[in-house]
Order: sequence, then structure tokens, then C-alpha cells
Amino acid sequence: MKTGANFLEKKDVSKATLERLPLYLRFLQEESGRGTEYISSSVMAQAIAVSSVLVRKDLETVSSEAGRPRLGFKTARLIADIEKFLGYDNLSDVVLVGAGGLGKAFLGYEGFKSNGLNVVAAFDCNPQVVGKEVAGKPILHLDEFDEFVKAKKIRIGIIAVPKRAAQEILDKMVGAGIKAVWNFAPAPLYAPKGVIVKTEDLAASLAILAGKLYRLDMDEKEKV
Amino acid sequence: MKTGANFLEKKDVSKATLERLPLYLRFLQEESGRGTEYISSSVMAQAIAVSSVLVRKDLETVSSEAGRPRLGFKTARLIADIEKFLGYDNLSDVVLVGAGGLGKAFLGYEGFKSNGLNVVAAFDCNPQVVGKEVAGKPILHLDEFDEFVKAKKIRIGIIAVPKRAAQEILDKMVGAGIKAVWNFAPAPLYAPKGVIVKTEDLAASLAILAGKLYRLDMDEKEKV
DNA sequence: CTGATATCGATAAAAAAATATCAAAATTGG
DNA sequence: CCAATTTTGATATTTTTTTATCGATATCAG
Repeated sequence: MKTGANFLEKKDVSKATLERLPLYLRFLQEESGRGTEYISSSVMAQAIAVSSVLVRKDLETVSSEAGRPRLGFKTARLIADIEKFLGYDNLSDVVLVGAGGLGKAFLGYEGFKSNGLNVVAAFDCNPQVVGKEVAGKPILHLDEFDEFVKAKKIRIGIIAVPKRAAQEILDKMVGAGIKAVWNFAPAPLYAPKGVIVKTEDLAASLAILAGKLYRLDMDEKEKV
Repeated sequence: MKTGANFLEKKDVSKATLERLPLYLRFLQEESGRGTEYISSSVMAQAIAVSSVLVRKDLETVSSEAGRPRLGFKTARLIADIEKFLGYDNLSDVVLVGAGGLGKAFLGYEGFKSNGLNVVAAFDCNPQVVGKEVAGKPILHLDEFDEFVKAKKIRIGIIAVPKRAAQEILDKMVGAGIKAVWNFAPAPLYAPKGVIVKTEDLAASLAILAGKLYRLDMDEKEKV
């Protein structure tokens, strides 16, 4: 049986590379702030704990300019290239559904902006929170969702509602024209083709970390 | 296949597999709740959108019992096996530093518990939050951190403080004996060998999603 | 000017991960 | 009981990702 879910591999950049690019970017921005004009692949490699060859290979696909022997890459240019590749240059509006603990945290989370993202509003049904503001962002009633999203032509949504409501919200999002969804409800969701869904299972992520620790312990005990 | 006792074998499980296991687990728990007794690899594959061969390969490393032709795997047994492998069977205590928006969200986040994790307390410096409780979990002053962690022999910590304080907190954690750290500050941290650090960059994760959408758009435009 | 050297980029090799294929096993339905 | 069918598990193959190697090149020091 073939159940390929990889409809997103148009460009020939690997998923792994895609996840390293923001790390490079963050480091480069820091260095640039310190006035570094040129930066070598080995320095970048050191910073994010990978090999320098891998850095060069990653950059190969996104850099518009070759690195210069003995100097490295031009920091500013590299930043611009990565930002362009990741689409940070055109600020994207994002909506959030679910203004519970996690939802509010997102509204207040700084750092989205520097990655080209702008959370514009949250939606909820709970009358206790509807009408309030968090970090200057309004919490609106879910009834207004469709109109709002369509009017603003928003393409990205975050789901931070309880599990049981998640699929319903996803459908609502798709209906309103949203094309990419970041899901924090611990449930696999089904979306039509052409809509990207990334489910982020925080509990599982932490559990994986704990599991590594656990197995590390086991190994040590074995040795003795 | 290697020799020796099945349950003490050193597992060489790939990172990719490790990330799929929680997905299998969640699905299996759901199915088990519906009374499913046996489950086939192809059903599981369908559920999390991978190939059935891959499912079998993943299970091979963790399942204590072979699947039965024509029936599949015993659901309950599989759940127990995965939970054991991931270390969910022995509840791990976790501490959190930083009781801002994100930190509070974690205190209230349900779902950790079902993954064998128990967030026992948060720590902060801000007198406005110290002494309060969120979801029944106390927020203590950072001064008490060391004693608390050592007394309870806690091994896992979550960092939810601003970037500039992150490295300092990590060092404090290491000093108190913590061995695994989940870092939400958008900064690469340096830890001594033997301490696992996983940095979770939320803004970057969302940006990656947005970037995929962006490139999808570009591709479509290219076609026209 | 000249040579030493750090750094890149290309190519090759290795390692890791995913997929394909198929015989063997065992349940199911007659 | 027996054949048909489904599903596993092993092996082989392909694809993807990472690492290793090395000649070319441009800067820097003297």
C-alpha cells in the first residue's frame, strides 16, 4: 500500500535542511548584530553542532552567492537569502483558535514577528474571554471567524483547542480558505489535499526526551 | 537480529522511529478504547499516513511479541510495549522554570500525565507570581530551586524564560542534577556531556510551516 | 611578489531510512 | 479437513542524508 503524505516536496530541499535553516538564520542574525561581515561554514557548524560540510551543503541550495575561499560567506547576504527562501520577507498573518492557556501564551509569544509571522487575532466560544485582549491582540467570538479570515485573506491557522473540538475547527479553517494549520491538539486531523497540517504533540515531544534519558540510564546499568 | 535476552538488548532505534512511536501509541489507545483487540500494520499505517512496511519495521524493535498472520498485533500488548519502551511506565517528575505565559500554559497543559510526565512545580523570580498556584501546581521562588530539585531527585527540566536568562538557568539545572532539558528559549544552549538538551523553537517551527505554504504558492504560480 | 594557509565546492563514499517483494504462517469459510 | 486469503517478517533494493576527501582559489604575511 502506498500512503504517501509528501505533497510538499516540490523544491529539492530536504526536510532536515529545512529545519536547520532557521537555526543558521538565528545565529547569523546574532553575529550580524555583532558586526561580523563574513562568516565561515565551520563557525556556523560549531554554533549549531553539525559538520561544516553539512552547512555548506545546506547553503548550496539557498545561497545566491558562492562563499569566498579564506573568508567565508557574506553574513548579510546569507541572512537575506535564507529569509527569502523561508518566505520571511513577506509578513504572514496568522489566526489562532482557542484562547485557553496555550492560546494566550501564543498571543503573547514574542519571536513570531522576527520570523515573518503576525498573529492577528484569537477566536474562542467562551464568553469569559471573548472581547478581551492579550498582548494587544483581540479575542473574538468564533462566530466571526469565517468573515474575519475571508476578509483578511488569512492562510495560516493555529489550533489550540481541546482534542474533541480540533477536527471541527480544522474543517472550519479549511472552509474559510486557510491553507496551513499548526495543530496543538493531541489528535491526528484529516484535511483535504492541498492543505498542510502539522500536528505538534507537546506531551509526546517531552516524553521522547524523557525516554532518551530513561534508555540512557538503562544502558549505564547494563554496563555495571 | 541480535542474540541475548530480549528485554535488555541495546536498542538501536532511529530518531525517526522514535518520533513515530508516540503517534502509534496514541492511535492504539484510541482503538483500544473502542474495544479493538487486534490491529494490523496496515490499519496503523493508514492512521498515521506511512507505509505498512514501515510500521512493521518500527514495531520490530519495540514489540515483545510477534504479530500474528491474518490478525495483526495484540493492541493491549503493543500499547504496553511502546509505553515501556518510551519509559511511560515509571512516572517522571518534571520542573519548570519561568512562569510567564508559556510557563503557565505548561502547568495547565493536560496530556503530560498520560505520557508518564508530571510537572510538579514552577520556579520564577517575579514576586507577582511567586507563591501563586496554577492548575494546582505551586510557583516557587528560584532561590528554592536547587534544594527542591535535589531533594526530589528530579531529572527533567523545562526552560520557559526569556532568551537572555536561558543559559544561566540551564547551568543552574545542571548543577542541581538535572539530566534532560527541554528549552523553549530561542537560543542554542551549551550543556556538559551527558546532559540532553532539546531546544524547541516555536517561532521557527511555525515559520517552517509558513515557508512550505509559501513555496507551494510559488510552484503553482510557476506552472501558470 | 611569493608562498603558506584557510576555506570553499565538487565528487565520492558511507550510513541511515524508506520502500518493494515474496515465502511462510495461520485464520477463515466452506 | 482443505483451499483461499490475509498479514507477517525477512531480505533485497532504492532513496535520502550525512560524512570524507581533495584540488582549486583567494587572502594574508612577510
